Amino acid sequence: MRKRPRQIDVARLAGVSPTTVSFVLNGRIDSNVRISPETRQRVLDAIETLGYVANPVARSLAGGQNWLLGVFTYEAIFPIQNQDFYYPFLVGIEEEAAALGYDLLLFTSVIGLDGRRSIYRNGANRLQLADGAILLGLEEEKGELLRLTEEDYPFVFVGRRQVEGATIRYVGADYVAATAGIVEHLCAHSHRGIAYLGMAVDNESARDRFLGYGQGLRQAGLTVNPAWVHRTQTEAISPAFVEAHLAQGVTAFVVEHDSIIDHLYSAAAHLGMSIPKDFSVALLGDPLSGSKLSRNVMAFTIPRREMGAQAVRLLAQLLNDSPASAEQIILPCQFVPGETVAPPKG
Amino acid sequence: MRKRPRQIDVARLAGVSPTTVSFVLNGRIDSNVRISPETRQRVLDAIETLGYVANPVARSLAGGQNWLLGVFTYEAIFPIQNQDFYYPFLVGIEEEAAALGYDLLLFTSVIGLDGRRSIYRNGANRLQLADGAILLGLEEEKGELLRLTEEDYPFVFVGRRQVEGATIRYVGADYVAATAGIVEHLCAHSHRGIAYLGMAVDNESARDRFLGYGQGLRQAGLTVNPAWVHRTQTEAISPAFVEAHLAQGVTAFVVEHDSIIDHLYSAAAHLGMSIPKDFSVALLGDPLSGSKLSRNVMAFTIPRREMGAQAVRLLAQLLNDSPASAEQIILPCQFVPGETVAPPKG
DNA sequence: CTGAAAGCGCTTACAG
DNA sequence: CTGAAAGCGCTTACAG
Repeated sequence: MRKRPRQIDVARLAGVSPTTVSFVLNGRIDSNVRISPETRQRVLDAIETLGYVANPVARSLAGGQNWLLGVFTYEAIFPIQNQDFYYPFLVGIEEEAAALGYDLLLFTSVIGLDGRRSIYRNGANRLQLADGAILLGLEEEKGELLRLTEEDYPFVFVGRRQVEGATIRYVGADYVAATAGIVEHLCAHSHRGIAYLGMAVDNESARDRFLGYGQGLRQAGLTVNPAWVHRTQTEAISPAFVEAHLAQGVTAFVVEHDSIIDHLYSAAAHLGMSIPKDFSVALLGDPLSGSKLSRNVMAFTIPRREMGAQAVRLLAQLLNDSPASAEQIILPCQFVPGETVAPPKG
Repeated sequence: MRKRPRQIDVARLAGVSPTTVSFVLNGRIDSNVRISPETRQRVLDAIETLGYVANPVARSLAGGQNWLLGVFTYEAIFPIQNQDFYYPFLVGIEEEAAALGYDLLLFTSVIGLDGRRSIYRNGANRLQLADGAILLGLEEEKGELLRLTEEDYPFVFVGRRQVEGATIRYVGADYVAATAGIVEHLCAHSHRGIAYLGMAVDNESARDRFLGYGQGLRQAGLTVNPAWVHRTQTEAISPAFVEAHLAQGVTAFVVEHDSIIDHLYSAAAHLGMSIPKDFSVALLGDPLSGSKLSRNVMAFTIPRREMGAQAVRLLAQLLNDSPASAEQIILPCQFVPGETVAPPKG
């Protein structure tokens, strides 16, 4: 079994120094490096003859960069449920990484005893394996992001993340404008009573949506009615709940998650009502296939693929300290009219 | 901005040599290496204090393991189309890698000018960054597999692959038995004229299916009728094609790909026939969601997730030269009865 | 235009 | 039980 050839073997065969081989390989044409065409050809011939392939490990060690981009998720990166959530991000990440010549390092080993993932809990920050990392996941730990920042580890979050005491680089979606757009749309259809149904979470995207809700209302000369704003378990969305709101003048519901849509539909069925005849609904996000019912709901699409791609681009710029690129990027969402909104009955 | 600590920093802080740090890190308990518990603890404390993480690149170069498993695909690993194909493999790969403490290195950078991926074409065999690799993809290059084998690079293919002059380690699915099972099932329903419709490809899985077809027929005392075996473009499956075969006594079609099922259905519609009343069909594989029509077809499921997991396990054993594990693993498929098979009309 | 030499950050015989 | 030193295969100032 012949051992694979080294750079030195190529150099010897071509009658040059390893330095020259390296220069040819890396196409260096600096001001002070110039390889004669003949030498160059001799080196290339030797490479061809020996079937030489540079060892990327040695290359990385000597060169400082290893051209590895980490991908860290706070949940399984290939979830069995809810597979549509991560996938488009990964498509974008892969595309852009490929375009820029990076490989992707998925941190699958960092699972704690509780099944959750953590960057630091396992002693060492494995992220250091990569030149930098893309982070994604709904339930990140702010403390870890802070520590990463303090260590000056280059990373970009996919999704807006705010951490006190640190400036987090991210590529997010404009939930504020998208939500405001939905509300304005409802208002344009003469809705005045628009209730907000959120999940029992408090994170950036929920806050952005609620912000957009307020903006949209104000735009139409309305104000937020606290009695119509709920942040609750989806089970709370009962027929009685819906009925009570309709009685108070609510004519439309905007909701954070498609599971709530399901509940609204079954409540309507219970009440002998139909959507959008008796009331309208809109989803503040993507109708993912996770929903039991695939209805054509008014919603907006989150540019997941583009977010992934931009995150990689941002990280790459950071690593090659390219000229001042943005620290934060917010991409627009696209409005989906759907068929769940109609003018109110009255 | 503090640079990340090196092994030497840990050594200094703990008051030991780099050698000792390395030994502690790699848990070496050879006959002639023994670290006192106190020293060990001092080293661990220093690591903790500094937040030290060994540089995997240096580790590899020096000859150690870096706990990175490569994943190389001959097509985009996160395809936009046909997303169901790779995904289950990846789920299994991630699960098992996580369980064994490996991280995953996705080779996204190795795209050639033609958009195809190639291990060697790009000047450096990046696979070497990882301790070993899982390979998957429909259109592999035999030459590359041969070369990897010659270089003694540890890898496992997901799917049976045969290369002349080399023994390829793989985890495959038992297409032979699964196909034979389908044919036997048809025979048990009194079918005697069973046509085989394949795609215009020649690869291991197509060959295995055809082998199983022959076995199934023989089991029932039948033989392969060459006039009923086709390896062709799906477009060739026209109404006339179907009609001609039925006239010759064909009562059932077994097909390699779900696109052919679609053609059979539209042919039936053209002829005013229905499936399975007028003829039966069965798919030799998974009905993936790629098909336009999601019919409940007789088929078998390929244990993709399990294949991914087993491939990782096999590779890990290889890397830790565990006691003689199998070189090749063939996993059984599961029969799916469906509703596209009924006894023939006559 | 090209080469000798140091260095990247580890591991591992080999001494002691 | 632990350390000094060589070596893994490259890149890159620095000379010339």
